[in-house]
Amino acid sequence: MSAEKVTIADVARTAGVSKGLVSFALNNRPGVGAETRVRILQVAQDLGWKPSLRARSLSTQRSFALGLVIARNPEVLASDPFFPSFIAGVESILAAERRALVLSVVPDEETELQTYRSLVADGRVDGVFLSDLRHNDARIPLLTELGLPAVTLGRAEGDSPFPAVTIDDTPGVMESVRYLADLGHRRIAHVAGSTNLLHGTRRREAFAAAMTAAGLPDGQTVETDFSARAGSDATRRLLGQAIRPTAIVYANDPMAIAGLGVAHELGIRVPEDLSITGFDDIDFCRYVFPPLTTVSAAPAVWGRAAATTLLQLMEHGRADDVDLPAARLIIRGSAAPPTRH
Amino acid sequence: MSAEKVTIADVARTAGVSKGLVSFALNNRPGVGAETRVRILQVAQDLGWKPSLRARSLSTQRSFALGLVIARNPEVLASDPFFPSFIAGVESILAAERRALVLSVVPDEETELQTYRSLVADGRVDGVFLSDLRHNDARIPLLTELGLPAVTLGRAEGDSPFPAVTIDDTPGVMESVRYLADLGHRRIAHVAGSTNLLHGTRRREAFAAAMTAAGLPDGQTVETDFSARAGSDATRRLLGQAIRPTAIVYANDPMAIAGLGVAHELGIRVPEDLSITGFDDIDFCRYVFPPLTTVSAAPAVWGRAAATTLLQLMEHGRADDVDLPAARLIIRGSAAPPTRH
DNA sequence: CCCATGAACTGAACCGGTTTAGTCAACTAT
DNA sequence: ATAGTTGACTAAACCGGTTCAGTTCATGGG
Repeated sequence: MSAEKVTIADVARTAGVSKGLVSFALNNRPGVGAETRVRILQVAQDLGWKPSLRARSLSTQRSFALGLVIARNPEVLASDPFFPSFIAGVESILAAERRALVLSVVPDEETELQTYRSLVADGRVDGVFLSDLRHNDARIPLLTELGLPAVTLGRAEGDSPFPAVTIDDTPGVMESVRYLADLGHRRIAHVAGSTNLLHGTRRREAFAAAMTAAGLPDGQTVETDFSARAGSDATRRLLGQAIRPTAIVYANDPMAIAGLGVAHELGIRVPEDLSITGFDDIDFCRYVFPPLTTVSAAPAVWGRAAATTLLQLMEHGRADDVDLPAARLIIRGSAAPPTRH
Repeated sequence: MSAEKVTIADVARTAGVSKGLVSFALNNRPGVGAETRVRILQVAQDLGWKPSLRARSLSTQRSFALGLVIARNPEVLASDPFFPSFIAGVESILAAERRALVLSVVPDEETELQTYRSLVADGRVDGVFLSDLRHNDARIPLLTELGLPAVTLGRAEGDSPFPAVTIDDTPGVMESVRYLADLGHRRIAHVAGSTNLLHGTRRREAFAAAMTAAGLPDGQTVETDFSARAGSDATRRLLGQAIRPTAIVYANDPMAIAGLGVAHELGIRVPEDLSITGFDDIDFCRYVFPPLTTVSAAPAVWGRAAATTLLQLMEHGRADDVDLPAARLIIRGSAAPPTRH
C-alpha cells in the first residue's frame, strides 16, 4: 500500500503542525503540548513514518553505528573464534538500538590506524571497540586526538581516557599453574602469546608469578604470536629437549590444540606423559581428545558488556569501567599427575 | 593547521565557481572546462577538501557500504572460521574503494529477514552478500522485493536474479570418496551437514553419487547441523555399531576434528582403524594429529571475488556469475588403507 | 548575417531531517 | 493594569552534498 516513502513533511502536514514540532515530538523534547505530542506520534504511526537515518545523520553529525577494527594476522584470525563470539555478543545489544556494526579487517597496524582515520573522516561510526591492546598502543592517542569515543577490551596501560571492560585473566592462569602443581608437576613450561599484546604479557607474568607462588623454579617460557602454527612449533621445541617439561600451560586454545597434535605425533601421551592447559575455552576444547582443560573467557558476554558500555559512553559522555567475572579454570581431561620416570 | 572542516562551498568560493560546478568536477562529469576542472581539483586539494560522506549519502540515496548478515547458530559460528577468512577477503577489496562493511550476526532466520528489512529501511547498505544458501531461500524473494542488489555465495536454486560466485564442492567430495575407495575402503559413511543448507545437500548428493560411481554400496549417512558437537555425536553413533564404517567423509572440518576426538577416545586409531576426511581446510587441519586430509575451500579468495562482483553489479547494474577453481582434495595423514580384521 | 547548437557555468531546488530565532497567547508578579 | 515570564508553536536556516532548469557566450551552417 503505502510503499511510497513518507517524510517528516508529510507527517507535519497531516498533523497540521510544522516540521520542527514533529521533530521535537519524536525526540521527546520539551516544548510540545501533551495532546499535540500524542497526536503527532499517532499520525506518524498511521502514516508509517520512519525518520530517515541518512537525513538524521547529516544534521546531527552522527552515524548511529559502532566500529570494530581487527588487525590480527590472518593465521591467528582463522584459528581463533574469539571475534565471531564477541561480535555475536555485541550484536545482541545493538540490534535493539537500531545501530549497526561496521567491521574492518586489516592486515597490519599501519593500515589499522589509517582505517580509524578514515572511519572518522567519513563519519562512519560514533564509537569503536579497541581489542587486542598493545604496549604503548598508538590507537589510544590517535582516538583521543580524533575525539572518537572508545571502549577498551581490558585495561590499557598508561593513562587511557576510555572506559575499560575487563575480564581478568590472571586468576585463570594462576589456577592453571596451581592445579598442575597440586597434581605434582614441577617442570611446567609456558607457551606465551605475543608480548606485544597486553594480554600476552599479562598471562606470561601471571604464569611466572604463579610458579613462584607454588614454590617452583621458573618455568621455561616460549614466546609466540598466538597462532596454531606457533603453538605447534613451540611445543615441538619444548618436547624435543633432553629434559622436557611434564606440563605445558598455553596462552590460548588454538596453540594448546596444536600442541596436543604434536604430542600425539611424537607418541607422547596426554595426559599420562604430558599435561596441558589452554586458555579461552573455545568450542573445540570439548571435542579434541583428551578434552582440553582450559580457562573460560566468555567472549560473548564480553561483547555484550562492551557494547553496553560504549553506548552509555556515547549517550552520557561517560561510563564506568566494568569488571566481568574473572576467567576460571575448567577442568577436563588434558591434565593428570606426572608419571615417575 | 586546517583542522576546520572544509566544505564544497569553500572550494567553490575559493575557485570562484558555483557549488554545482565543483560537484561536477569532482565526479568528473561532462560540462566542465578542461582548465577549470584542473583548477577546481587543485583548489580542493589545497584546501584538503574531503566530500562529506553523509551529505553525499543523503542526496544520492546511497550509503557506500555493503552488508553481510550471518544467521548461523552460535555453536557453528564459533567453531567454523569460514567467516573471518571470508570477511578478510572482502575487506581487502573494499578498503581501496572507500566502502565499509556492515556486519550483522543474528540468532535465527526470523531475525535475519527482519535485519535485511531494517538495513534497507535505514539505507545502511547498497548491497549484500548472501551466504549459507538454503532451499527455497526466503531471502531471495525478499531482497528482490526490496530491490537490494546481492551476490549469492554459491548458485541459488530456482531462479535467482542475483549473480552467483561459486566454488564447486562436488569435485572435492567426489575426490575424497574416490581416494578412500582407491585405498580399499568399502564401508564409507558420510557425516552430512544440515540439509536445509544448499551446500549441505550438495555435498551429500555428491557423496552418494561418488559411492555409486566407485561401485560401492550406498554409504551410511548421518545428518547434522555442521557443529562440532553434532560431528561428535554422529561419529559416536557410527562407531558404536557392530559393523562400523572403515572411513568417514565429513561435510566440514570442525565435525571431522570432533570425530577424530571421538575416535581417539574410543581407542580407534586414525588412520589405521578408521580413515577420515574433512571439508574446508581450516587452519586446525594441519595441527591436529594425524593432520586432516580435507578439501580446500579458499574462503578469502571467495570473499574477494564476491566483493568484486557485488561492486560491479552495483556500478554497472549487472555482473556475470563467477566460477572459482573447484575445491580439491588435500591429502594429509588421516586416511590410509583399511586393516583387514 | 542570423539563428540554431552546444559547451561552460550559475542559481536554486532538493535530499529529510534538526535547530534556532522569533511569534503569540496565556499566565504570573508587581 | 502592565510589564515580564513561560509554554506552544512556526518559519527559516542549516547540515553538505547533487541535480536540473536556465543563462551566457562562442561557434558554425545556411
